[in-house]
Amino acid sequence: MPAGSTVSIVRGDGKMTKAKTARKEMSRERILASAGSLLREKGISGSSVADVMEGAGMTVGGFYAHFPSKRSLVAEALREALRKSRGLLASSLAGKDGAAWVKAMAGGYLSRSHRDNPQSGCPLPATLCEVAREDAQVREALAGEIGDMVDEIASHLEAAGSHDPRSEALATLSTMVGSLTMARALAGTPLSDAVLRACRRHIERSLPG
Amino acid sequence: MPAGSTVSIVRGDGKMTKAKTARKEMSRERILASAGSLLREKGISGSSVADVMEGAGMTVGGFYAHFPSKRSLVAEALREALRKSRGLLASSLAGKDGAAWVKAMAGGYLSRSHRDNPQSGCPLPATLCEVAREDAQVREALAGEIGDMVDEIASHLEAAGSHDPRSEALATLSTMVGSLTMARALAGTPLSDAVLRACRRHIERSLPG
DNA sequence: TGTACATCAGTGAACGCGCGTTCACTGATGTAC
DNA sequence: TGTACATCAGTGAACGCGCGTTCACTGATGTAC
Repeated sequence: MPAGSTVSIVRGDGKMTKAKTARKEMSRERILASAGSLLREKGISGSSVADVMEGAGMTVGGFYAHFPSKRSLVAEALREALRKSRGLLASSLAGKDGAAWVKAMAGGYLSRSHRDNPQSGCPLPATLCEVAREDAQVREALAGEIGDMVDEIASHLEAAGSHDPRSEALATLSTMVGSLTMARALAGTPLSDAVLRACRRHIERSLPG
Repeated sequence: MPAGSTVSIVRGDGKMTKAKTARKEMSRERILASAGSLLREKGISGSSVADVMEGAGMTVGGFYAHFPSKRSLVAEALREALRKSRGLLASSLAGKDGAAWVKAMAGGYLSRSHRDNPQSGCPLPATLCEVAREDAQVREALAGEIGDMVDEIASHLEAAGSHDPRSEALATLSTMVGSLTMARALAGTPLSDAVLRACRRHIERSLPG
């Protein structure tokens, strides 16, 4: 093909240089991080696109250069938040295994500091009941991550000697999510601490042996 | 007290006749019932005052003759919905006691039909994560009702021989609420049925004896 | 019993506001030659 | 190397819309006499 014009046409399709791409990618990451915090703190309907962008140090208009809609941001931000929060969990439990791993995990998850700092914790308690009413894009993003989380808990329950590790992992996750959600809704009343303590104890007692 | 004048003065303060009061009270009940269904189906932010009023067969403007704000409607509707849903539960479990009561309750709560019909079920899974961000009026309305629910479960766990009935009651409720919330968020995936089944089993296994 | 008047639950249009999204524009960063 | 031009991430104002709330009004239901 002939040189000059063709090259510029091809570039007109390929578009950006590496440097520009990298800078845009960084903005995208800042938007996702801002959305991750805001979603965990205020939920889906409580997090406006304008607030997310402000949290990322930008203004509203720029948003649609990165995401086609709020919906798709929510799907991606939740997926990333879940993945990162699972990574944090894993590193804080490094060295532990089996029953000790499960016990330490429940202890961290069902703690006052997790209850009182939703913006940096697990995204499930803050968003799950809204997710039930979202479309497939958002729901599927969560389903995959939840599956992975269940697998991880199940592997440790199996190491601990559970007869039905996958089923018990689902119950453990349900108990933790339900407990933290209730503890937050009841914050300020004596029941809030009580529900955290009760579920910590319950999970420990349910461990094999 | 003297008849005529005094009565009318008293009435001028009391304002309405019994018939009018009764009719207004019926409208109020219809608004509360409509709000109860809508809140359980679409959550707090998903339920507009106009939709609630339409569900009650009226138009928006009339709302403020019954409630000073959406907030106070939400508080009262949630309280009533919780009370009624607990009443329904009690009547469906009539005759049962102790472990059988708990087992039957978990079976009904963690059923597909409860998952698929939020509008007539327990208000907690649909609203709890939003309630955490509401003001004291709404949160206190729920705290009281949750306390009563825990007491009821605890009394049956005690009859079943539990060593720590109140703590186990809190864990049971957390597990049920968490499970149903997850099952709804995961509706359409195989994990949805799995989480209900897993928690039913878990609660049965956790019963004393 | 009949008539003039009072009450007030409910109507429906309007209010200001924040939302998700669009768009003309800017200016920093790059390419072509 | 220097200059003219192209790209496009990000700006900021505007869009239509639905929200919670207000308000002038209506008409059914009651009371006074």
